[in-house]
Amino acid sequence: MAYPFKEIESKWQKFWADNHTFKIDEDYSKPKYYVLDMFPYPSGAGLHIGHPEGYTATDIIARFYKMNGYNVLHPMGFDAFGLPTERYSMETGIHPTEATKVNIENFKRQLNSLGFNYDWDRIVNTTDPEYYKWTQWMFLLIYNSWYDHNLQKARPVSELAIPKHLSDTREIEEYIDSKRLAYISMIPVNWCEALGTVLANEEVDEWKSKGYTVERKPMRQWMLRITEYADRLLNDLDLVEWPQSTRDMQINWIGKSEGAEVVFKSESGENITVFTTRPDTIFGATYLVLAPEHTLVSSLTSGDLREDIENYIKSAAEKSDLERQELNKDKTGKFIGAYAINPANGNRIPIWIADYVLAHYGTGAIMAVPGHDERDHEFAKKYNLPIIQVVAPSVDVIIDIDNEAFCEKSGFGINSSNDEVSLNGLQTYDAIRTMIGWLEGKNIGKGKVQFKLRDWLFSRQRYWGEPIPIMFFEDGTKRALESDELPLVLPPVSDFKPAGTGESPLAKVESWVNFIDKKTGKKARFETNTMPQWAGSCWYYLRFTDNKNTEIFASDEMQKYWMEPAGVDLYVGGSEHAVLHLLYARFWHKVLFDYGYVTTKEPFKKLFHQGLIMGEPEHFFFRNAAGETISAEFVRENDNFEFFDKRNNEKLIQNKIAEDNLEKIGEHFYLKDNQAIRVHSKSYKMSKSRGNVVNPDTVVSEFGADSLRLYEMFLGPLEASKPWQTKNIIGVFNFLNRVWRLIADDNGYLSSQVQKTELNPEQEYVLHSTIKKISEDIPALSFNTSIAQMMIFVNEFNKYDIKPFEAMEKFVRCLAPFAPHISEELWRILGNSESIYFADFPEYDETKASKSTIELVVQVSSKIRGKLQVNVDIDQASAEKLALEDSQVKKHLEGKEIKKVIFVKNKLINFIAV
RNA sequence: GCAGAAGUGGCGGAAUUGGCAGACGCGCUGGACUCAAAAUCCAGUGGGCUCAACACCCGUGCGGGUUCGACUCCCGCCUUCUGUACCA
Repeated sequence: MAYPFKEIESKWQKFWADNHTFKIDEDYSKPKYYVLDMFPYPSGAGLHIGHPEGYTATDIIARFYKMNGYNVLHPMGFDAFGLPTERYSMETGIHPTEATKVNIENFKRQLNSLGFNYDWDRIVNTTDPEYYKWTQWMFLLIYNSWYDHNLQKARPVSELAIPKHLSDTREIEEYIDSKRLAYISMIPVNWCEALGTVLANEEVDEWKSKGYTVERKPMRQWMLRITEYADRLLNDLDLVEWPQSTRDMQINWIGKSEGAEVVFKSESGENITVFTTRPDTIFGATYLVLAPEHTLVSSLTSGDLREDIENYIKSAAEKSDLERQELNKDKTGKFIGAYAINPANGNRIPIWIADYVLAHYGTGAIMAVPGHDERDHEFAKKYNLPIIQVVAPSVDVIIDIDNEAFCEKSGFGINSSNDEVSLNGLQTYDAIRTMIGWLEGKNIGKGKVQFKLRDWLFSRQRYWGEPIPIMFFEDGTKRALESDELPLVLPPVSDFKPAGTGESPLAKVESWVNFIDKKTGKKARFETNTMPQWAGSCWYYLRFTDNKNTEIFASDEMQKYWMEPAGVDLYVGGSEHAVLHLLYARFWHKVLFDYGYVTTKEPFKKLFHQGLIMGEPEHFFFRNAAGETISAEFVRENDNFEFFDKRNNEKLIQNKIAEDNLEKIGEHFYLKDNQAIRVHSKSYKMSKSRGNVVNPDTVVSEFGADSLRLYEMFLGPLEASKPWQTKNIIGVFNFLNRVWRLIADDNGYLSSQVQKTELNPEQEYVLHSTIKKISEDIPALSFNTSIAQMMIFVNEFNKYDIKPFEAMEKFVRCLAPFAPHISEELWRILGNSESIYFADFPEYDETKASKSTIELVVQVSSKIRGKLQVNVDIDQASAEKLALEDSQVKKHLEGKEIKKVIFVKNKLINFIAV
């Protein structure tokens, strides 16, 4: 009979809630540990099986540190603003506030059913006005700041020096606005005329497939000047313990590159500035390319080509960013009928536009050097533009530049000189410096550092987000709300359809949008854009330290206690947030740091990504239309999980088949009854459409929360992605049953076999090595191996009729972080009256955790020929003597001469014999 | 294309300053208990060779290398996963 997990789990969950067991300790003299999960979006679908993976891991960590005397903060909250809820409300008419409330309740119920140690008094909900008051406050802090490049920090705009020549108040305001870290700009967005709304990137394909036209149209947007922090965001990555891959992604995203800006003059006298990382190749620049959106395009375009060029620009605008990338495998472009002068050699070179040149990077214009840039080379070949070689791999090597561009940075300049400067013979690095020097001397260019990172588009044309607390007056001026006017609360509305003008639904709420400003008495209109979902998650980790504070987002005292010395001690969440969330949060944190509101440079010290839990492995075989079975080696899968015959591209029908009917031969599975047919075996991501989603509620009701927790941790390394296999849960479930029977009898009382006796040496070893292993594995997040060790413990002690009380009692404390419910019950059965949550983690004795005798491997010529039971730390001489007495060793040494003896203490002895 | 991670039994996985490959679990096989089944307990379980045991041989994606000794280090490939994609 299985142990009564249902009763046990509900009993203790109620007890913990009633007794506020998980309330945070207010004793701030203790050392602290702050372990944080990425808080969830409370969707209507509820918790999926991936959530408990990271959450269990942090719960184990939190309980373990708590048992080791730390004051632990392990909070939970909800990132509840966002599009899915707004869309749900449009369909159902249920208000987002209401939907969010219901969803959060459901999430809380599910989280509680897994026994996590959250102190719900610490909850954070980004849609709560008491929370977003501070999100707005931080936005205003950013808005009211400028970036001082000398001090390398943000400062209040009130401290900004106004240039003397500005006297008009409007001019001064414009000047200040141009320096603010939050500013308004015209930025292209995905505009759908028919729907009268702006679409999120992920919505574009959905509507396009329904036949709607979506175009890139510049609209008025709020931007945050994150680019000012590019260098700090890059350099401070050295301060954190993050996965290398995540650091690399951020480095890539920031995309620092050094080069030069060079001014080319058009024949009509306009200055065209380009950015290049290879100013040394300027003598090889044979044409210029502007982005279709470049501001000079229309003035440069010659009259007879105007219509043609406008058509090209229009078609480029209709492509989404994604399409532009895909379609541009074959580059397109147009000559605009104008020429520029190459400043290095005076050549007359044509000006083109092409959508492979991006308007938002660099200056939106490039000098094309087809000899030394692959993209320019491809373009030049297609449109028959001249290719000149100006760099050679080395002085005497001749390459075919017409066939392939030479892009290495390790060459030497050739064909690169004019009356004033020569790069010939110079190594690329020196050539770059020489060229920049010449350009700067002539005042037609300068060295320049360029970042890929763009300013953060911070407004959304939606209802369900934080209102941006800015008002506009009829005279064109504007005013930001003061702190005492926050929060600016969302008005209750029932219609979430967009305004049709590209504005958010808020624009239709007349009573909210238009009003008389009390402070100035002027007629005013609120900003109707709201903030993106990222905003609330930029600082929630700070709110957790002091979530009820009404004076400030978090008191200095609490913020310092939990965050110092280097930020959140451990942050666990999916790698899908490796770039955006983590970059945005770091940016906000640095602004707060500049003002002294936080005292650590970085928010998250150690970061860990849990791996994805995939669906059950599936096996398929394939049939074509004629009914023939096709072996998997001839089959190709596309991104939509459709299968085709590689040989003739015929679409195939997939047939699922159970593993019992398969046989593994070599690396692949084949049909048992036809071993010529290989099957396709794979685990897919869990998805509704695939029907392979596992619901945690089902697992909890069938096996209990402790089993689910244990199973997810036992599955494999936390960071690895691994397939879910329901049948394997039985393993950890059996383990918990064995634990139960070890200590409790059928009636739930202490088993008569548990008795207060001395442990024998073997039992001492098992107990202490188990405690040691777990103590070391938990901080390393190696939970699968901890659980394996606990299984060994149970298997060992099952062998004895008498189970020593001391061993049982210590073992239950080891199990407690992993399986808190059963541990709590057993803890009480063992006679304790206080919750195991407050117990100490058991200590181990190093001498008892290692064996007094070990098995020494004996090798002859590196092959194992025997094993010796010897005392630990045996010396070489004794080991040699013992080993040479072994009959197998003797046999293999017969007639041979020992050339050398290799002895590795406590591991092996190896006789090299010839 | 680029970047990062990974590849070990039928399956999930363990073992890394180079030293017993396959811990632990699932599954499978056999046994005990039972009228029987379930549950539980015990034993076995990488492959080959062998009646069997001992012994021996092979074995950590593929091909080389370093070493007394390589899952582990080096060089070159292949495959999978994740991220990213014309950033001049």
